[in-house]
Amino acid sequence: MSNLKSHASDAPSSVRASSNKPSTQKRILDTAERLFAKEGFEQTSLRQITQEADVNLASVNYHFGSKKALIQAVVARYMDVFMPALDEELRGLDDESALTTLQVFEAFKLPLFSLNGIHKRGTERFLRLLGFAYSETQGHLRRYTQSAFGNVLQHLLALLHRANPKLSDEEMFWRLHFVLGATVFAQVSGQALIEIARAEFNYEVNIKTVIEHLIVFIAGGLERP
Amino acid sequence: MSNLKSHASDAPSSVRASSNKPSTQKRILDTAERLFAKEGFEQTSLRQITQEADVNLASVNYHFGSKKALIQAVVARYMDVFMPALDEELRGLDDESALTTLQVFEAFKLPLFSLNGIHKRGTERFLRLLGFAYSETQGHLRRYTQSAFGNVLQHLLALLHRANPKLSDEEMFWRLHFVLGATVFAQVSGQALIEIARAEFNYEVNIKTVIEHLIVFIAGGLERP
DNA sequence: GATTAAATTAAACGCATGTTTAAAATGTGT
DNA sequence: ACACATTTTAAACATGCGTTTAATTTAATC
Repeated sequence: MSNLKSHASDAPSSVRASSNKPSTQKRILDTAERLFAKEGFEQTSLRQITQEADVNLASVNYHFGSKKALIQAVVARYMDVFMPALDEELRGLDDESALTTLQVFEAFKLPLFSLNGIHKRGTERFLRLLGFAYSETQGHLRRYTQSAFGNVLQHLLALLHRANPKLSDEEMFWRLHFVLGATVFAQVSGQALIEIARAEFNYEVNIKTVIEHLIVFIAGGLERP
Repeated sequence: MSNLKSHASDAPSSVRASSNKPSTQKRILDTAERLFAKEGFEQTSLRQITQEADVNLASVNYHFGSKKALIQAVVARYMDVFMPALDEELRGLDDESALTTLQVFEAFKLPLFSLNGIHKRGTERFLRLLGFAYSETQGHLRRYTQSAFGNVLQHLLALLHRANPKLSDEEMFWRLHFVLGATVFAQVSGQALIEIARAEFNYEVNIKTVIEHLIVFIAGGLERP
């Protein structure tokens, strides 16, 4: 599924053979991910990425083709883990006799936390990438998600309808988008919020705490009669 | 409160004397507002604004000093109407004996709709401007709002606490930010959503409908025990 | 070890941005 | 009508961006 320029044979990927230094591709991908999650896609320049990754400016276009393609590659690395995991969790809910909204949203927790396998703070990074993907107008990302994982999202919608049979299609439509808004915003402004919270309430806050609060909130909003 | 360059005497503002054409300042302000609300602050260039306003490129810097100052002037025009109106509505709730969350959020409705006095679609524009102000990193705008209208926002927080005495400070903190997120997102993605909704449900959607749905949703999320 | 393919590099390209400059035009007060 | 302040204008400036080019270095293949 990788969109990388293949250049005939693509044997020596992933890790440089003799050196203990990761390959140029991986260095770009890792640095881009870190900076994208920190500042957003548009705010991060290729010069910034290549400088911090200690690779040549032109290598991004050589290996990925364009900045857009690099963005997609960064996001795809998480999507390819998250979406199948979510899919499995949602399937587990199909047999549930008395399905609740909270159950549906809690099905997100394991897939989200599994992203910490990709990176130490993978959950946080993924959600922030997602946030920027929606708040900046990265139409190509939305289209990619829709076409690659549209079936999973439809499954989600069906389960929410089952948990809230009294809600009209129209109401569900709006509320689901509000849910998305609260989620995205929480992540994009997340770091600032965490710092404020830390100062104000004098206790440690982490991404897990935020997600717990968020799930309760969005379930409450969505279930409102 | 205007940050405009005064240049000694500032007599001939607002409207050009002999011509029936609005002054350069007003033309810039109106066009900038329209484009900012449509595309966001960063996505809108001064060249785009001045071209559509039919004024010279340099006049923005002459009259406003910088793009940042122009952004602030555009937002301030709405804030200066909205915040006092909200303040008054909130004061009206001080004497309420059994205050509910829904009441607090419904206090936003009149101030919001009053913005249609500034422009035909003032409510929509204001909310979208607000959305971009938060989703783009316009730190100076956040600081301006906080310093100019911080007292009103604190009043709001106090009322919400009164309506939800069982909610801890910490929970209120998070939920209020989720509320903000849902609101902002609804507006920034608003036009796209309205069009989707129109196509999907085959009926007319306007900003008022969105706000009605939103208020119910956020009240539900915030009240969740 | 020669030959080919892949990867890296420094430099430039083309374009767009916000801002500044200095001259010209317009308006104002006496 | 003059002198002065204000506004408008066209042009250039400085900077940053993504991308492309062409030469060089490195790696793989026979």
